[in-house]
Amino acid sequence: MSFTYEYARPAVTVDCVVFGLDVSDLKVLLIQRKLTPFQHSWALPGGFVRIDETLDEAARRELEEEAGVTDVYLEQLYTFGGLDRDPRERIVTVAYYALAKLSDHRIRAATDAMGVGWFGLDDLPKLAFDHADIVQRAHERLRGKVRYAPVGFELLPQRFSLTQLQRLYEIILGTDLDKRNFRKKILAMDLLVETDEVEQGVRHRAARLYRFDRRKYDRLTKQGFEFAM
Amino acid sequence: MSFTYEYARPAVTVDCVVFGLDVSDLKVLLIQRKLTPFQHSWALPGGFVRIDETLDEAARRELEEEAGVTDVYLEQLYTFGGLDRDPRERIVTVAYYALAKLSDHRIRAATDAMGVGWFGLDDLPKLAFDHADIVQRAHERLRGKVRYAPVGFELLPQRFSLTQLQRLYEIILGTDLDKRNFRKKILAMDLLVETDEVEQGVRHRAARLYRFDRRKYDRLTKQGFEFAM
DNA sequence: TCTTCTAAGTGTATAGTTTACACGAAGTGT
DNA sequence: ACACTTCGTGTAAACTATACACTTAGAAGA
Repeated sequence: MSFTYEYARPAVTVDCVVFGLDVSDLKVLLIQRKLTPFQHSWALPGGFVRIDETLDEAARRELEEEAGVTDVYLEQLYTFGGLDRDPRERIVTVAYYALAKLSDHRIRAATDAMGVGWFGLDDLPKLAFDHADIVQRAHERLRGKVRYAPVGFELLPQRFSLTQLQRLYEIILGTDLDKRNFRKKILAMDLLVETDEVEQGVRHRAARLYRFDRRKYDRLTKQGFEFAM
Repeated sequence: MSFTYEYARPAVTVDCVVFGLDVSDLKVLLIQRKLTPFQHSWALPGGFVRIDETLDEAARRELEEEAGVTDVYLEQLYTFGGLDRDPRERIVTVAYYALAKLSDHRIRAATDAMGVGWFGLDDLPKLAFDHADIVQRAHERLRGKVRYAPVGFELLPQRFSLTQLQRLYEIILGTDLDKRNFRKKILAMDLLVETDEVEQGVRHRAARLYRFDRRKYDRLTKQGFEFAM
């Protein structure tokens, strides 16, 4: 099948910045390119948008095909349309960011990728295209978003301790938080429910585990509640 | 000039939601389409992105060509990629929103538009394509943005009274604000400078005019200040 | 120039929120 | 039983947000 256009048109791709939370670091998932241009360079997972799929569908498809990533929180970030993004031709890319539970994923290289890996945000290799700009913008967005929407939970396991949650905010916001004040604030929102489980495999007193109650959050939101950290 | 691609690709357009502030209302600038599809319908100004222009450039060009709008605050909003947005072919549109000083513009119909007009947000005609969705999203974004960034000033003349500014926030946020508290808060930020001018042509005591000091804002921002209303 | 009208401009007290701060107890490992 | 580590908890002080009403400037018209 081939199509002819009267005027040259930009092509459309999607690229995804997948974040994962390590013990002490935010990580980004990168793939090593099998093909030119930027062969062997590290890059964001992504690719051309097909004529019969939406942008979100394209993003999820590429994530699965290139890195074996499924079931993540996914949100559109920004569309990059610089003239020289790609040396071959004019490409407009719709960038997404995703939040993954690091533990969940048996990530794997696939299809167009030679390898897949998690890299600390402050320890990224040189990236293909303008992908470093995209990562930076995704990081800024995450920092902003985490403060007024309960998206942080997407980076933690289903059940987590308050200390884990506090670490998450400290890592993303880059600040230290007071333990007592943090707990007071997050518990006062009444979005967490205490489970009857505790942390496993630690060599000290185990912390109680909580889970985020999304239904409660949706209900409160309808009543005008606004999440804020 | 014509180009052949092996696979069908989505085309890329830009569409702009231009906001303007009336005495008592937020208005949106619409154009009446001269061409099919949706001939004679009202729609957002916009059009195809050329191969040799960035997305921002395309948005500004279309604004000028179709509605005579120049020199506005312009920010990318979201990219819409639904499969059936356009009955002719698959089109991905990068939506922008713009803030215009309503008084400045001698808007005019041009090129691909039959007419141009400002419409109250609660009084929009039926719009072409998915443009109603785009307007809604732009409105939500503006409501959010105005609270943590000093963008509201883009809708007011260079010099404005505190009452005008308060009205702006009341209109965009949809709430009533207390006059004394509003003044205290905005003046405490130290972003406004008193001019030696007063309102003209009112039939009562004229209010002092202020202007927004962007340099001061930039300076304070670098020092960690965060705007919030 | 007096009167009327409209919006401008201004302060305080109270409630609520955010911050700073430290230690005893639980549980693990030796 | 002892050492070690993290858990879990309250209060006082500083700050911020809210509620609230009257006097005065200036324009317009009698």
